[in-house]
Amino acid sequence: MGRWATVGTKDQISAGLHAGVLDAFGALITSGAFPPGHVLRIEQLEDRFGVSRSVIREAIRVLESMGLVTSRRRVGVTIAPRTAWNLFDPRVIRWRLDGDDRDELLSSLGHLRRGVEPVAAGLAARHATPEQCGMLTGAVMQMAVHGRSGDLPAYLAADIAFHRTLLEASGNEMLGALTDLVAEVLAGRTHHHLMPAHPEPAAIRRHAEVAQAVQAGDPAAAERAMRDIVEEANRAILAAQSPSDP
Amino acid sequence: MGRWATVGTKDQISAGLHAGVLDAFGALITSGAFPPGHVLRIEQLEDRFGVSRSVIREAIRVLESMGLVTSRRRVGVTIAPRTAWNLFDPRVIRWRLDGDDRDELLSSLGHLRRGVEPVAAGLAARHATPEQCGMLTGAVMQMAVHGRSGDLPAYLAADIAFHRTLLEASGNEMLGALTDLVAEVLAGRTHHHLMPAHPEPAAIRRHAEVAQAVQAGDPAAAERAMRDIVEEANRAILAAQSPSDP
DNA sequence: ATGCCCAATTAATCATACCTTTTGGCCTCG
DNA sequence: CGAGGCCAAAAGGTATGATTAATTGGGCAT
Repeated sequence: MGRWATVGTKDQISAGLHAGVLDAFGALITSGAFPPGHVLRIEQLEDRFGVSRSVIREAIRVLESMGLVTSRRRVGVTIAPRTAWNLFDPRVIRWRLDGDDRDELLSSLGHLRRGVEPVAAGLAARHATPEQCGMLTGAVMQMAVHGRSGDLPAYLAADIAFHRTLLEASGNEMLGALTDLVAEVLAGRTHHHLMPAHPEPAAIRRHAEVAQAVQAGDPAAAERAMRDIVEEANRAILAAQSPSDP
Repeated sequence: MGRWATVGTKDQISAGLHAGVLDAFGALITSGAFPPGHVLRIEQLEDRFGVSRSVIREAIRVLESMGLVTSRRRVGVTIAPRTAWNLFDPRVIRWRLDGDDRDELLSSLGHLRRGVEPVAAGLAARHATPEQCGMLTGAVMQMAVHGRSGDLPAYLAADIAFHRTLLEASGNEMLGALTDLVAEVLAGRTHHHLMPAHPEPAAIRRHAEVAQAVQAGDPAAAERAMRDIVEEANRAILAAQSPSDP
């Protein structure tokens, strides 16, 4: 042995050795296994991961572009402080969601969502295509059906479809790029059993209001209804995390 | 010369050949020089950039992690569709800001900012340290001074310092990671001469309101005042963009 | 004639040998 | 005795040779 990780899952191998090293090493760093400023030599990493320089170097280069490490001549690979990390990089988010600070990250993402989604709803009311309006109302209907039957996974899927469609319908590419984050927040909430067995009818009604306002082309109403949704959701999460905190 | 770019500025070379190739090639792709689905062979890129495979490969690997390209055996390097791009990656943003769709991107970022900053202001009212409150009021004073004297660069610096401090004071790392984006929007507005020679006193007063609300620990007031600031700013940008566009 | 399978070709991937740069210590000169 | 410059070692950067995997085209069988 002597290796930190047998770079091992099959799809990782088929995707290339460097991808395996990148994933393993990135997860290690984001988990805080090395203190900021810690220095590693490439030779060390070769031995530990059992691959050659090129592979290590390619992984290091990607990690460097994520701000996780810096590489300097005559020094080695230095672990960067968290403030330098590229927190919006999908891989960084994935590693952190799989790691220890999952709860803290979901909380941060929740606040971000609180700001972004109402704006997206307002923009969607101005830019949504008829097709997208149809998808929104369809998602609401799915939510109503599976909410009544208590099928939480199906409810979650419909919920994600609703928010994804809405962000895309905003016509703003930056907002659209946040769909995966929002989906992670929604999935995380279900995964943490913060959902009642039968979702509140009020929440579904609010989603219907958003869909209706978007279809009617009423930005102010859409924004207001979406703000209600996301603030209620965050209130529920905060209440579950620290019951004594207002 | 048969090269697309003499990988050339001195600081790029001192930062490593791969960094030069990455920057040149990334800028090419984001500028739309290649249609999505276009395939390039590594050998081609070697010849064109005048460097060897390792260098190209490391650049390609980073571009792949940004979602700009995909690399498959026996096929080559395929230009990815825009929907796969990592729009929040700082380098992608930089390339696009330096390129043709600068205006469109600034508009998207403006909407994002409209959602994010009020939330950050509300959180800052709950989490800001006394030191951060001092920096906020200091920045407002600088804005007032340089606004009256008509020193736009100094006014911009103070404005950026204000928003940077506020986002950091939110205590939310994801919001804090957006400081560079906000700074780019503010700088872009000045660069496009969308600022009057003497900034409106009303804008400065609103910033003072935010600082005061944060210091007083009043989230609702801070959020409201910040919303006024950013909606007014976006209104100005939209008004300037729509009437005349060369 | 069409469909499936095998082999040959081709291009990315991995490994290794060489080069460049940096830094710290030591020697010399003032 | 101190300061400055030079030299050498160490470690990352670059280039090239070996390897593997995937695609395509042709041939054979149905």
